Amino acid sequence: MTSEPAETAVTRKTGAALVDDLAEQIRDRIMTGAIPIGAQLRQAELASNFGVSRTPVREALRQLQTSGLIEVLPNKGAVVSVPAPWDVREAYEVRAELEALAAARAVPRITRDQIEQLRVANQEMYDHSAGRHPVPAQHDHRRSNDIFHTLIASISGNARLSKAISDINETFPRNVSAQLVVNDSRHRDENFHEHERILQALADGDAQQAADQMREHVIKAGEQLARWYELRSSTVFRG
Amino acid sequence: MTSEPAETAVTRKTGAALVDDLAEQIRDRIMTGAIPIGAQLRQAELASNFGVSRTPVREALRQLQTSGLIEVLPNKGAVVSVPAPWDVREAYEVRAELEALAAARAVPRITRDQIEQLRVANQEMYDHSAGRHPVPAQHDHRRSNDIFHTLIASISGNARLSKAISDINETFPRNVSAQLVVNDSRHRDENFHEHERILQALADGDAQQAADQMREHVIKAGEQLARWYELRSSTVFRG
DNA sequence: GCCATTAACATTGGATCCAATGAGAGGGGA
DNA sequence: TCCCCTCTCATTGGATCCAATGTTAATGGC
Repeated sequence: MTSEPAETAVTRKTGAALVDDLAEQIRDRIMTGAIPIGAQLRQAELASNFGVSRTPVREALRQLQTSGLIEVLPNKGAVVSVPAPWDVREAYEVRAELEALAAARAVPRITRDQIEQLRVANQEMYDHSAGRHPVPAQHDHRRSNDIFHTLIASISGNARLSKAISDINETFPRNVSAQLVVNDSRHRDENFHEHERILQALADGDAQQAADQMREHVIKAGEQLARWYELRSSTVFRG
Repeated sequence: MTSEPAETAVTRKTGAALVDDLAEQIRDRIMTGAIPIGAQLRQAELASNFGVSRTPVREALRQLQTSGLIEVLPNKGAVVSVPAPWDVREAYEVRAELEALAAARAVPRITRDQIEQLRVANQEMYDHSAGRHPVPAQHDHRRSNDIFHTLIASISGNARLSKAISDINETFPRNVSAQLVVNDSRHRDENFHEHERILQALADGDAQQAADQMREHVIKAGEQLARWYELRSSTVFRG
């Protein structure tokens, strides 16, 4: 199975489009945990998986390295970065400020329909995480959560802001955050209500409140994630 | 001169280090205006200039493309991006928020020595821009200005924050901003006093004031830059 | 039996190759 | 004279090549 010419159907793109596509797909596999933290990424293997040569794969890996998701050691190959707790806290502090700005800017621009969309996304997220099957629940939760946050960012009307936020997000595997919320009912409820409070502020047209609630929410999420990595590093290499 | 094997002495680096080095040098040439906005970047030419093959050059170009400094058209080559005024405004709004956060965070951490360093940098910047020779003045001004801003960012103690700020800055050629301040005495004085106000707030230990002054300063700089590009695009292709 | 040295192997990374695409010049027809 | 077609040339971009480096396992000495 592994030596099939093309495991994944890559539409015949070329140049930047191909490289971006490869980077995206590799990123996804890391984000969802299909490729776990600390795992090695061999160029030849990825190349044959995607049915291309090593050249575009290398360029894709460089891109992921620049974003910080993987580390490339000279002549040794690439591994998925193991996030340091302090780095997670720093990154989430930046993200918190950016998303707070996005929320504040979204207030005068948001429509009733969009508020409804956000409400639906939040409810779906809650339902998914209260569901039974852990793995698809994680997946769906992550998707709903992404919709909630990226929608607010896009409503802000500042494309640079959206990009800056996603640049930071793309730095850490996300399945972990979802896992936390799905598995822990207290986290689940807190998360739901934090989103509700943000939504309320948006509906009320209170920019200051929206920004503050968003900032607090993101900082909290970052703290949870950092704690998880702390725990992980103390229980080293235990299944 | 152009066909010399290696115009620039590239220390024999390899892998990511080499690619980053190339990206850095190409970026610098664009930033300083040595390679002007809209100019074509031919891989073969760059490769022979740096004494390497096209392979690492292509990876470097991809990196610059990801950051938005250049645009790569399929099978057509790379050109230095021509910033759109609205994009400049958006980017500087994000940068303003990030630098405001940095200034606020720097307040409880800054030392007397560092305040003195900032004062010196600001004074040097003013002296340089009040000097005679426009081109070196631009260069020196840019350097002093960079020191002022990056020092505050680094004092914030958040490496991610510093990176996020420089990521945005690396998106636009900077010689333009320097040119504006150097050539226009009103801009020059305003710029100097804005820096002074930020410094005062830092010295006073007033985080809120530091953040507000920094935000305002950056927004203003962005507005000036955006205006310049607006003017430029209306007087198309005129020497 | 344990450690060091070395030799084979796996993998990376720059250089080169060639097909594909696009731009521009030159020629032919209206 | 102007337009369009085609041929050629320049340039990009994926594939392949080979040298360099790191890793691992086996062998030999102690």
